[in-house]
Amino acid sequence: MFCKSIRLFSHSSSSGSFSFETFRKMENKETAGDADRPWQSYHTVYTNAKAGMEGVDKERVQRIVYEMSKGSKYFENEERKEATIREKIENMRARCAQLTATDLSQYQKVADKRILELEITRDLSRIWLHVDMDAFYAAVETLSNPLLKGKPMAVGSMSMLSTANYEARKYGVRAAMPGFIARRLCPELILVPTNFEKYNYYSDLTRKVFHRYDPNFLAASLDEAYLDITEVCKERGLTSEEIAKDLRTSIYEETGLTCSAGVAANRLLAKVCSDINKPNGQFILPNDRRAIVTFISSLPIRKAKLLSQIGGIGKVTEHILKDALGINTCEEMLQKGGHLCALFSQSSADFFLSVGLGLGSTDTPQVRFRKSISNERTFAATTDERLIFQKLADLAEMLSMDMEKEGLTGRTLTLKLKTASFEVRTRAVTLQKYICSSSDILQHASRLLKAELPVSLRLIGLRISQFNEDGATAVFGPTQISITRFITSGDATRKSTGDCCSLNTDSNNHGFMDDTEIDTCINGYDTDPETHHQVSNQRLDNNFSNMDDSNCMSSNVAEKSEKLENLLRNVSADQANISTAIGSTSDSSDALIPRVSSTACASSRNLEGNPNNNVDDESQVEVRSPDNNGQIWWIDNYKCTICGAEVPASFVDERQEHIDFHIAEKLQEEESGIRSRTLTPRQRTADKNLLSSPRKHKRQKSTPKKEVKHIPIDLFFVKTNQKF
DNA sequence: GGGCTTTAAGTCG
DNA sequence: TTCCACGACTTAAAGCCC
Repeated sequence: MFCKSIRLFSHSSSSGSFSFETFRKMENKETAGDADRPWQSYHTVYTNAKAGMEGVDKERVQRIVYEMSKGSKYFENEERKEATIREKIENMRARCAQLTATDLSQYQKVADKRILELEITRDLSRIWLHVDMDAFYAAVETLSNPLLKGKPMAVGSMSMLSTANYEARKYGVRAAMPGFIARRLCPELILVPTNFEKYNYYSDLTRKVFHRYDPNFLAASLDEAYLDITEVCKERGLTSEEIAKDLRTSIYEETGLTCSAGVAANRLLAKVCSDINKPNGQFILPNDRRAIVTFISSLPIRKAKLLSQIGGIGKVTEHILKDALGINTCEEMLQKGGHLCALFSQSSADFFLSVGLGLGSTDTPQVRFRKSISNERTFAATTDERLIFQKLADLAEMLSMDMEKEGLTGRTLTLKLKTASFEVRTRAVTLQKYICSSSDILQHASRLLKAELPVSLRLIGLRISQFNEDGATAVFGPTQISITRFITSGDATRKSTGDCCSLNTDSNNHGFMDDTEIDTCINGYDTDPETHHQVSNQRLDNNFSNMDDSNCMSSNVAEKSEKLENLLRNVSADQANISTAIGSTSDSSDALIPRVSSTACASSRNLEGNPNNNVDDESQVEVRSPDNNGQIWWIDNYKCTICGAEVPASFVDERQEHIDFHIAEKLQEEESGIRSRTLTPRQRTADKNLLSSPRKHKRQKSTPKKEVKHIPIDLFFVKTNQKF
């Protein structure tokens, strides 16, 4: 593979060509050295180490995996993918070599500034615990069949393993490995088929325990959860270490299963910590900045598997960081901040810097609505069109049934195909109407599939997205649906963070490359490292969990008003906090204000905006306030009298845009005489979608911009809901 | 140039 | 002897049209 030890990037301009050339030489040398052991350069997910695989003969595992894979279509595809990554790395190296000393010095300043700004957001007030059940599926199977105890076993099939117990891991067998390779590694391996009924049952038992420590815990999967144990530590007068021990004991007593725990100031660190003393162990990282920084910087990424532990950094990203930038430790993420800012988009660079600082989420996100629903099936590769269409019909039927169960309808249908050579293709169509019936799905999916024929396929998948926001839309209109979504979902959480900051995009683009200039972008990042980890956010006993849509419909205006008032009060409190924080940490606070936190983003607008926007005072009574032009009135200073849209006073620009919209609408009405005043912007869009032709509906220049900006109420809620 | 859609790709468990 | 999953999420780029 690539030489990993060379420092590619020096601040001297002459070093670029030297490094590049040296790299080539070293690479060739290493490649030549690999000739006898070609398996060394064949990396897959399952050749990496995992908990319980410390003593494994890695060379043997790699050789067997290589020998069993070599020559297969899968192997060829892996080689193609590997070549693409190499190309990306080469591009990045070349761009790196073009950076002058002046460039680098500039970018380093940008990075240093961002590091300071991110540092201000550090929150050490919460204690998070991450629980990870040890080899969960395998442990459950052993519980129900004690004969398996002490023997190497894995859950899954000959084609793929879901997990392996610790006895099997000693042989290099692990999750996501094909069963036939695992058998070769460990001939006595016992294979047990998956039984999700059992795993769900035991998962429920563990969740009952989690619930006692944090009723709002976040279930990341069947066998992982995040708990905010700040309150329970206080209530019981116990340390986090004692709580972790106590929880693990309870889990064991009530399920017979062991688990590992990590405790830290945020979820990202807690997750890293839970892996340190696996299995059946725990690791506590004190809520102390120095301890965190020492912990992060003393961990070599590779050795501690830290990179792969961090959500959002997978095989490709790890490869790029190491081989293109020579970043091997979290500490180096900070040291090479200038390079990161120069070569990655702002959101990606922010993410890497946050990881280097050991920052992560400390708030409890809301429940999220799913964004898509899909199914896919793998089968023996075939070109038989009759068979392929039969598979498609089966999938359409299954998908339709799944959608029916959840009461979903959607208008974007995506067909996924994997060819016999493992090439993955996706083809999508966005429809005018929302569909859920198998006949509708099949009809549109067939059309997409026909365009791909003839083809030899080994997998077909169907996905529906862009869901209808259910019947509540019709009853409440867009603003209320936002409240509904706020209560029942955290969908807006992520969006709001981005949107919040995007409000200040111009002023915040501290010299980062435009995203359009980036040809190698890291996917899945925003400024908050924790959001990269896909938490399913299954909050049990959430404060609002009993408020389904029907409840929301019956919930009265007073109740919502009260919520809003409370939240508005929080804004004022946050403003005060932020003013204090900024005042005490920085002299040039202007640049920092929008970056402090999501809350700060919201609040900073209050600080920067109209000083008369004292939302706390104005939210107490119903006030109809005229805007600058005196034509639009805001009930309680947040609700538009024309369409009912809720735009808090602090959202000055959004309000102005909203007003502009109504003015434009009025003008249009006068001109055309056909405008319906009762429709809100979003309703109007939906209305148009139904009526327009396939092409026309795409181009709704007049409304979308307003529509996008016009969801402030849920953004507002989320912003104010976050802790500073 | 901006908004929307499609497509590709990465990541997680 | 068997021959590398599935279902969710995300960001980004490119193409299209106004």
